[in-house]
Amino acid sequence: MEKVSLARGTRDFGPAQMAKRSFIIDTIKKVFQQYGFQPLETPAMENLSTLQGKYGEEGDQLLFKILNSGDFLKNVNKKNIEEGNWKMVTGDIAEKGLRYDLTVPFARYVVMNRHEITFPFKRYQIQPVWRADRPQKGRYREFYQCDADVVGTNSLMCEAEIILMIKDAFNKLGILDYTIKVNHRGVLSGLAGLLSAAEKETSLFVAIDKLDKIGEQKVKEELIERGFDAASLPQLFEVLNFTGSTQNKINFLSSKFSNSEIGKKGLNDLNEVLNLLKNFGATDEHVELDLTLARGLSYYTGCIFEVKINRASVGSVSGGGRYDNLTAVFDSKEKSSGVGFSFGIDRLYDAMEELSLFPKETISTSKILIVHLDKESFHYSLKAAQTIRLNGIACEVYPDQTKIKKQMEYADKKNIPFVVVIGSEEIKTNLFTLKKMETGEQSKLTIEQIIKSIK
RNA sequence: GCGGGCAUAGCUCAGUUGGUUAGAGCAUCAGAUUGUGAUUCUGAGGGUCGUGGGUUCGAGCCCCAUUGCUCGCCCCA
Repeated sequence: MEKVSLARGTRDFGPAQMAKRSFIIDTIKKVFQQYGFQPLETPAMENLSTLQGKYGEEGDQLLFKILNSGDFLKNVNKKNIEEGNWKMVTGDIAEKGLRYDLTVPFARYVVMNRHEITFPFKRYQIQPVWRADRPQKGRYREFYQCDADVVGTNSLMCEAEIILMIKDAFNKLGILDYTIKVNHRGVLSGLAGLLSAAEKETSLFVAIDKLDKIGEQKVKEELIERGFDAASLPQLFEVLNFTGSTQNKINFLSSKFSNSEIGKKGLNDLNEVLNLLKNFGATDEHVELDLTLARGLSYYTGCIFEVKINRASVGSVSGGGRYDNLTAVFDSKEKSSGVGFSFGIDRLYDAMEELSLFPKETISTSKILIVHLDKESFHYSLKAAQTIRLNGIACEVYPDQTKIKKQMEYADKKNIPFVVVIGSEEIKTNLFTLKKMETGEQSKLTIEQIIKSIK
């Protein structure tokens, strides 16, 4: 036999896994629809020009590129090949790539269809994305994202609704122990202001993001290494180490940000989101202001979200935020504000599996298998099957004429709960043997009675 | 891009300082049971020990290389 295998970082989803994945996807989809989001699908592949330059240099490296069809060498600059300048060659031999996330294709769609779209536009999108990353635990090269975004409004109600949708979805999925971490780009800038490090914001954010992972001492070392003034660090950590409720944190920060307009704006936004949450009749349970939350794509300009399932080892299962100028990368005149977030369902799956949160009855099979004993009863069983199906009960007939044992085994392995036995005796009397597989009990019933008892 | 670990039956894994014919459990198939699954009993099939080289009288085991998988780092869902 030829050795067959999967491409690295990809997975098959068998029936048992699909049942669980569908449970997650259907649940999330229902929540999105409940809040007025409409579905969108975009192609798996986009022009490379659409994708490149949107995710930073690192992101460009992680793009899967699609080799041009036909003679892909005809446009290659030979000098680039001779000099081993592979990055330049890439552009000559590939003009398409697999999508890296769902947000950029969405922005492309909005720009292309702005005249048809009714704003504010709320769309959800559940599709696979691809990254040429090195796979490891909870990290795949092909994985699904479930995005919901609103474009064309600055209302902070959207931020509040994102929190509500996360709560709704997790509640329905049975995930109870989780934390929705929120932060604000303005607050981060305010922090940078404390260090007078406005021009080194990014390296500050990257460093403090690691705080819970590598600890205060290591972060300090990294900051000093990156050229921050050691004398100003105590001020920063006084703020980062402040503990208290989200409201307390906001109040404390206000006193620190008296000189930072952008910092104050961030705090006001967060305050407003919390207020709106109250107006929705919801609490800020599970919501936590995390000043070290800084990761994610650099295009966020307002609130930032990230969701962690506590006691699960998969990292964040959802993330998002507001971006003021996403569509501007495709058209500088187009500056619609957008806000959105995404569930990583592969990680949700892993976390739910780890915590045994899947309901037992997620696998769907036929309710009835019709077992037949000879040619005549096989033919008879086809009509019976249709009658049962037309009454809304999933039913199948074993396709081959074979030993009853074999047919029963099939029902057992497929977890089909009922078996109907049809033989010459049954056809004569019009009473069929209904066997409940779980208990093994049997009774003789008409087809109508069988339908009634199972429905 | 950098570092660690692993690779033996379809799956999960044993395999003694290197020593005859490489094992177990599960799964598969057949029979016990020709109108009854899961449970029980009996039997059978299934292996180029990832690949290539080296050391040795002798390699699943030691050495080198290579490929694949896996776990971390960077980054990310």
